[in-house]
Amino acid sequence: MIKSEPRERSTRQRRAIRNVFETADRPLAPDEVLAAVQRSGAGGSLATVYRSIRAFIDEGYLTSVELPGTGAFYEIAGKTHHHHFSCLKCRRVYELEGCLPSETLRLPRGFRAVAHDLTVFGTCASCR
Amino acid sequence: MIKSEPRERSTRQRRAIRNVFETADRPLAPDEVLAAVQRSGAGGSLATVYRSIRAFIDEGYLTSVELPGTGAFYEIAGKTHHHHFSCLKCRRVYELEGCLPSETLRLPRGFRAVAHDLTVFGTCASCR
DNA sequence: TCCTTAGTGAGAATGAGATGTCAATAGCAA
DNA sequence: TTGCTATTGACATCTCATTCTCACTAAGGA
Repeated sequence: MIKSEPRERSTRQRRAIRNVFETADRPLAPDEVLAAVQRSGAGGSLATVYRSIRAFIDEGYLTSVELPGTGAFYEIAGKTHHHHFSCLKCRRVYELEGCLPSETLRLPRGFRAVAHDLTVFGTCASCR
Repeated sequence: MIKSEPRERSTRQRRAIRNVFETADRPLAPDEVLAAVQRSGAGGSLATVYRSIRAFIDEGYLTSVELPGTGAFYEIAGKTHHHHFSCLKCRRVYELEGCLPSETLRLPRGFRAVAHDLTVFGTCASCR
């Protein structure tokens, strides 16, 4: 007999975490999520943030964003293809519109590309 | 009185490690370096690899290559600007020639770029 | 309202990468 | 060749992000 998935509950913390991602216009690190949730008065702990993020990824609501040299960031899934800007001062990550022209890079013979990641590093507007 | 830097010694292991980077045409992870050094019969341990890499970076011979989702890779410093290809099967990293045209990505107002990283993911020629 | 159980919080545990410790080894200047 | 000391090797330890533990809380169906 197959056990059905337990139904997910709508708790204050998960609602708050969802809201944090909805209102943020950029990928967030787990500690940024925690700070935002706590600022909103919904309590929260790091374990809850990680658990919720994992649950949200499983259900397809979030995706993880891997960047060079840091831990993972998370953003709402299903956005159009885009790249990221990583501020060297405040460590925040922003979304960049658009993508490179597809044939910019030529690959060596026999190599096949299935994806690419472009990260621009610099200082963001609020860190000037 | 200023103590002068101790002069560096030319040991079998460091010569071997240097040689590994000279003959590799791609960035190497520490464990790849260790494997290559041991294959060459020069002995070696992971601690030595890390210490040597750090010394080489300090003297400007190597630079670290940060890639999304993995630990650091290292390559000989001072090469012309280039990007990387990360094989999803064998986990090896290769160099790609060339760079994107500088005006490909437009940044939001107030953002300033100082560097960028492009990583292409896929399968390499020897993993087809 | 009651009851089952998913979710929470605090802190401990984990794991992988990287670095430190220390006795033994081996460059290299004298 | 000798003596000084940088380097090595084996292994312990640290770091940091992430996950687990467990007692407690609170959704939400009955």
